[in-house]
Amino acid sequence: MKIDAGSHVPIYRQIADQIRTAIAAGVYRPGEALPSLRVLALDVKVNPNTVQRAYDDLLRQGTVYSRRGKGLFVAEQGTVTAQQGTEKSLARALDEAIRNARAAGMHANQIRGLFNTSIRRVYGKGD
Amino acid sequence: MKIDAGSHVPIYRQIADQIRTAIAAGVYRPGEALPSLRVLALDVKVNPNTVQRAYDDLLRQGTVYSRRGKGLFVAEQGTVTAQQGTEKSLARALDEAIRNARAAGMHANQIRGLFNTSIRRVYGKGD
Amino acid sequence: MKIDAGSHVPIYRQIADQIRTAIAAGVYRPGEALPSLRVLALDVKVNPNTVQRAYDDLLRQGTVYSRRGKGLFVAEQGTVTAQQGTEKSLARALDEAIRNARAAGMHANQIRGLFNTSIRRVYGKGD
Amino acid sequence: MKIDAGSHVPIYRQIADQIRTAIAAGVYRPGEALPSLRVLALDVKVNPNTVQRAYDDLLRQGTVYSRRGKGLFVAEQGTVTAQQGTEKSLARALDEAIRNARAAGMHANQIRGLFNTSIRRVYGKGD
DNA sequence: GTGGTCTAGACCACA
DNA sequence: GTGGTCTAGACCACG
Repeated sequence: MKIDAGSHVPIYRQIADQIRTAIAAGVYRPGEALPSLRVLALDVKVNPNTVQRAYDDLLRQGTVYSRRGKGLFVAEQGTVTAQQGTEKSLARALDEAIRNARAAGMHANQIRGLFNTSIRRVYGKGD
Repeated sequence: MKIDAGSHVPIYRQIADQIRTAIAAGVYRPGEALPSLRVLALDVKVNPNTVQRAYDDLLRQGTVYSRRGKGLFVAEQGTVTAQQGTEKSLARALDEAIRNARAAGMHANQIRGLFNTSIRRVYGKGD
Repeated sequence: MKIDAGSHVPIYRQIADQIRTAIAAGVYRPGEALPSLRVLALDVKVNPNTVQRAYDDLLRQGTVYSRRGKGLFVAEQGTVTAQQGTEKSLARALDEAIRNARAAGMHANQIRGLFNTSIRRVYGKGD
Repeated sequence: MKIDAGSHVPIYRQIADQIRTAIAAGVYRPGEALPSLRVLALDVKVNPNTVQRAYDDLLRQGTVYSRRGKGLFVAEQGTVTAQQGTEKSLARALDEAIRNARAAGMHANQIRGLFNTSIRRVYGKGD
């Protein structure tokens, strides 16, 4: 679990995204328990409130459900909904950025160039 | 001029981006006056202060300049700086989307695939 | 009479300053009439209101006085008060700028360097 | 922190300049937190919005950065950019003062004389 | 009429 | 608690 404190993306969203990804990847299987609020908070060194908010996101989305006094568990359909969530959110962001650029008169190839620059900047030359 | 009040992007930034885009596209030419604060505020139905803030962005960037009591005018180099501004804004959006995706555990190639899908969706097969 | 429309100095102040300087230099002697509002407005191609405001400044300062229906005339002490006005205003501006720079920790020689750069920028190499 | 409400310099700029000066002088070191919006607003008895606007200047300049819910912090390069900002601000003030003087008909050498007087008045003979 | 500054007070996201 | 955005309404300088 890696938190980028410098990013403009809220920490709670970074946490929720990574948990969601882990569920999508099968790290947490349906019916399995998630790490407890306090444990996770200690792990990533943030305020428990922040973890709480991340878990709220997953609850609202139906990816996990809570058992009183027991903790949070991955829902039956959790793996599926998690997989959909991550990609859909990226696709939406890309669509919006590209639409804006097109409205500003940029050509597809200009956008492709900037995209390649960006992905290299984020991932480095390798990967 | 279309404002999405529900968007997470601040209204003043939406306005600045659209005006910048219009300048980049040559809708407003160097030396030409922009719509006055109050007129534009009435047009998009926001507070004049909000428009003012949008114009501030363009002023600081040197895309436009103000003449006392006369109005705001596109700078000599306005078309160029506006185009640069548009690129910078796209690069920022791409960086953020990619950083999010990476934090969520996606690989660069998955992102590349979604990007290609997005750009085809927006531009069509040609271009 | 030269007006710099691009300057941040209000036009009415530019006019007032130049009239004041002309009086200080003896171009207009005590008792002599100043150019009429409309004539001067046509001359420098500005709104008569703007010239009016410039003349207001000189009136308030006591450098000139008005004779109903006749026009504006240089006051008995006009030459003297005009001379004092110009230099005092510059000295005040310089003092403030230098005090600020000192508060920011700059050394006198750094300020001297920037001053020389500025004066060359405004006057050119010659003069 | 001293604000001159009567000055023609906007309050938000006075605040920004003084904070910038403090950073340049090392009063606030990189990584250190600035006084919060509301605290500073109470301190100098202005509206929090006005302080916000001052901080905006420093943010855009990259001298400080914000951490969500935590506060504003001096950037890694903050001391340097603050020093640069201070110089830029002095250069602007000198340019304007000299331009005014020139428009009022003064010669470069007259201005040089007044400048030397001013700098001696502020710094004394030594330095 | 124009842009520029300021206030008071609200609501939001975040920790 | 923090910063960020927005509104309503005021006053100013300028032309």
